[in-house]
Amino acid sequence: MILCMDMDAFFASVEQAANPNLRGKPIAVIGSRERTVVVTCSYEARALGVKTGMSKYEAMKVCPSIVLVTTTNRIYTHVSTEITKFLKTITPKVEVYSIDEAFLDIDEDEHDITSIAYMIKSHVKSNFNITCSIGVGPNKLVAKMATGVHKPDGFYMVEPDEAMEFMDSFELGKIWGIGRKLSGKFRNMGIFTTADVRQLGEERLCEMFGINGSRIFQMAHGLYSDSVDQTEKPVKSIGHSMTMPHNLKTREEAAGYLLQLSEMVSSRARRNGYSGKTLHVVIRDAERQDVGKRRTFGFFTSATHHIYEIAMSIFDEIWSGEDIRLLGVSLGSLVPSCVTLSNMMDDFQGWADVYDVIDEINTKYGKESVSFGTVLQCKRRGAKTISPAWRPDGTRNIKF
DNA sequence: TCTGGGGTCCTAGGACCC
DNA sequence: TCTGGGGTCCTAGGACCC
Repeated sequence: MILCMDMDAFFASVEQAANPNLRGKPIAVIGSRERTVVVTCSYEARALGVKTGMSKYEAMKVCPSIVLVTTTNRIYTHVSTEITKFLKTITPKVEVYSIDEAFLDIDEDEHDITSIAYMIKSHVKSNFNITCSIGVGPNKLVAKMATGVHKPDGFYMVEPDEAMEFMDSFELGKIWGIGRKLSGKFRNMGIFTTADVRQLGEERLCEMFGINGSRIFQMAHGLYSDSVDQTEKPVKSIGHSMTMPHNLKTREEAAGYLLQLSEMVSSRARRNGYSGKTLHVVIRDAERQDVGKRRTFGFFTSATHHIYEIAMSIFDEIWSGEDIRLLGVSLGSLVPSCVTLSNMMDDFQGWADVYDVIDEINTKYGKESVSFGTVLQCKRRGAKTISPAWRPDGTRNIKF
């Protein structure tokens, strides 16, 4: 059987555990920038209409008593890693799915799964003073759906022969893997539940959704073939993006932010020992339309000035002159690199040493202790408000 | 001054090669 | 007087997740 553990309102609960003044109150955890959204909110806030994804202002409007708290990633990461460590003492078959979710493959011949679930819940509660919900089922899909049934602080188990009927109890859009677009398509066809999906038949589903059709057909029977994957998968890309406090109008402003983003991306790559060969730049305009372009170059790098130069050249190709709401830079086609800049094409071959020293200073004295003048001179407060790390740990391998 | 940020995976078409 | 077939790599964009 598969056990899925999902922390309840994780970031908000951690904040409330750390600060007694926040307990029992409607709180929302938000980013530190001006244009930010609710990342998570306490159950008290949910009861008053606050939802994940709302803008800060919307949250204040629906709930004037809301207490806004900015993210403190280090504590979330710490709690998450400690919980993961504990789960691995139960079985090595643990898949860390996100910072606040994990799957465990439990052999029922050896363990009573219900007592394991309650043991996990009580460990989390007594060590961190937060709650989690646990779902159990014959596969990851059913276990995952079961976690939500009695949230928060819930437990729910689905026996294999109940799995199909259990799936029928959800709106399609609530099912893991069926998002807004897919459920919208189904709705337009008058299909609302997995029972309707089964009626439609596999052939028809495949005509509509290709290979995805078979998957959905399986899911509608409560079946799911992906097993718990405990391997640490290599990272595929490292990226950062930033919604600007005010829309940008000039190339010079954009250049400053692109340098900052390039530095964030490349220093993170260096810190984790990766170099990349493709760069993706995204521009979001005032109407929230995205334009992006990637480029593959003939060498691997994690040098800030390379990333920046390529980012600028891509930017110049795609920027139409519209106001800029967001800029993003992402490095892909990563390979592990011990010798960071081995393939550099500069005249000056000493850059590797320069970045080593910069990274060392910034590790010792804090991010952006040493940076480019362009980044530091602008009063757009660089490092302190750098993006909250959504997945700082686990299979994603990236450490903050 | 509504609507963040970090990812993965998939598809479809074009270029290029043998 | 006709333009196959298999493969890889690259790119843009979309869907989905937490």
